[in-house]
Amino acid sequence: MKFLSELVLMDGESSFLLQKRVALLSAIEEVGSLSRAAKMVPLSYKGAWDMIDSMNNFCPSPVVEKVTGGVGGGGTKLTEYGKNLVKTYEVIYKEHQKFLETISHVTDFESGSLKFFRRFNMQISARNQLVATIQTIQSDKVNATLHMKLKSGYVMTSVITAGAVENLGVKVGDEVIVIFKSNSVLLSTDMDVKLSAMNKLSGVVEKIYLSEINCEVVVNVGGDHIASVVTKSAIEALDIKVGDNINAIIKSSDVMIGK
Amino acid sequence: MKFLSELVLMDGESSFLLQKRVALLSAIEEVGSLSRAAKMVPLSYKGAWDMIDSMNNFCPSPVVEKVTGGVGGGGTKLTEYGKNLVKTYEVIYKEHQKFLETISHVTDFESGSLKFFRRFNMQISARNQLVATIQTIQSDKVNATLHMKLKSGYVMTSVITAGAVENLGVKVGDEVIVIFKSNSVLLSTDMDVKLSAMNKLSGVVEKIYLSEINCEVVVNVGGDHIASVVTKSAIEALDIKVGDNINAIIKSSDVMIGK
DNA sequence: TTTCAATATATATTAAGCTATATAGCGATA
DNA sequence: TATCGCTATATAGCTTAATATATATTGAAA
Repeated sequence: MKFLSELVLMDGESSFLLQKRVALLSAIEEVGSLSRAAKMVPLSYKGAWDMIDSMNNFCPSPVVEKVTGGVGGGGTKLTEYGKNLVKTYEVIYKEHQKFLETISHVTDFESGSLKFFRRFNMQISARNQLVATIQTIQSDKVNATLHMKLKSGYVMTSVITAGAVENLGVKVGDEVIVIFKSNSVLLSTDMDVKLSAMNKLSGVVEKIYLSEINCEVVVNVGGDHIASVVTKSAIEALDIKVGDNINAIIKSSDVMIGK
Repeated sequence: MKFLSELVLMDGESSFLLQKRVALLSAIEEVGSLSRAAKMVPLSYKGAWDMIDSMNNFCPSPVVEKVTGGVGGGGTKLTEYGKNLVKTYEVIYKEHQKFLETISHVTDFESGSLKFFRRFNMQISARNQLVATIQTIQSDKVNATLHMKLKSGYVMTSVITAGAVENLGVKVGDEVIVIFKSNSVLLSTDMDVKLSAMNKLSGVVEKIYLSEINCEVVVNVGGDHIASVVTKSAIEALDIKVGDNINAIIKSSDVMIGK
């Protein structure tokens, strides 16, 4: 499992090699031959062959399928597993670069120390975390109002402190995460309800988890899943079931931003 | 700036060397001599000397001060800058390890793909992010109630979904981040106020930022700073000023957890 | 059955980096 | 001024890994 653990662990001394390995896999996918892929990277044929051999041995499934002989002499192509590996590496690599970039931002080169502590890599308990793009930012001295477009097309409004906007360094066009707790999501079957300073998202009830007191309702809003926790009696009063149209309502001051 | 950019960028092929460099610096700090530090790492004297030389040249300030001759033959000790570098490296290294650990959790070894997408390395807009230790977790089917102790000694309560607890994988004793928006913080000068399902934190008004409509009040609660956004009229009604005793009140359902 | 271009495999060469080793220089103290 | 243990510096030798090179093997198709 050496190759995978390297991929996952990126343990420094070998992550450069790892990059070459992924480059080799990509090249194989492109040209369908190990010898030609080795020339592309570039890498000696033996080096490339050894890499592929060790990958095939150490991974739970082979990364390539090799054909020896035949018309054209044979060839090499990636397995499903190998393709997954390349894709996974690319995602991880990108996130890693983001991590390194953040580090370089908080490091003060002149003093050799960190400018401020920063919790990297934090997961938060909020169930609702949707990807959105910032459309407008209006700030006064204390508060700022942001409008963000979800990938479903819905526009959400968030009111956060102006200081938070400055801290995050968000600007129009940025991709951000819209965050809100599931118990700040109200439900309404009145599809024409008019509310001020509220986000109203129309969707379809996808799942209902019942318990004695509270219930969790998952609403599908244009592909995004929004979780709402309401009391059981509220569910009974609304008389909703899976498949019903429903509005998810979130106060804009309950909406946070992640970047 | 090669050494620092390596420290910050951890660009794979050289991060192993980097680790040796930091180990060398630590050893110098400990023993006060380059030759003995080299033996500790272990490293050849010339190798160690070259490292230190290149670091001194590439960094904005020298990392060590060397004394040649004298009783005991001289010695080498870290500069302030060098000490900062070691400390910074340790923080970054730890965060990096956490990052890698997270990656290994979301990577499926069997299929070579990611189990699910995960936003690493996210900053969130909430102003109040306090370090705390989990004391108790009570779960029912939908909701979970968590008690967490701040470093000031105050215990805070959070109600989040049981699913969130499971997702985060938090357990009693874990260090977590308590997160809440500044506009879910209410203020009260009645120090004896009794409230159910509420967090009440007694502190001292540290700063007041005024604007036409809203105000931001920073309350010092046993060393932690809690930001509250309230309306200007509320401030006037409370008649508070810097130095006054005050209660910060946060509904437990407004409190989120980060890990 | 020959051909072809690839895979499969071994060996020699080269390059780089580190180690080992040796020696000169230094300067406060006794 | 002799001593001591460290820094400063150079060079030869070793280790490792990759490259270059050569050659055998494979099997479908002409």
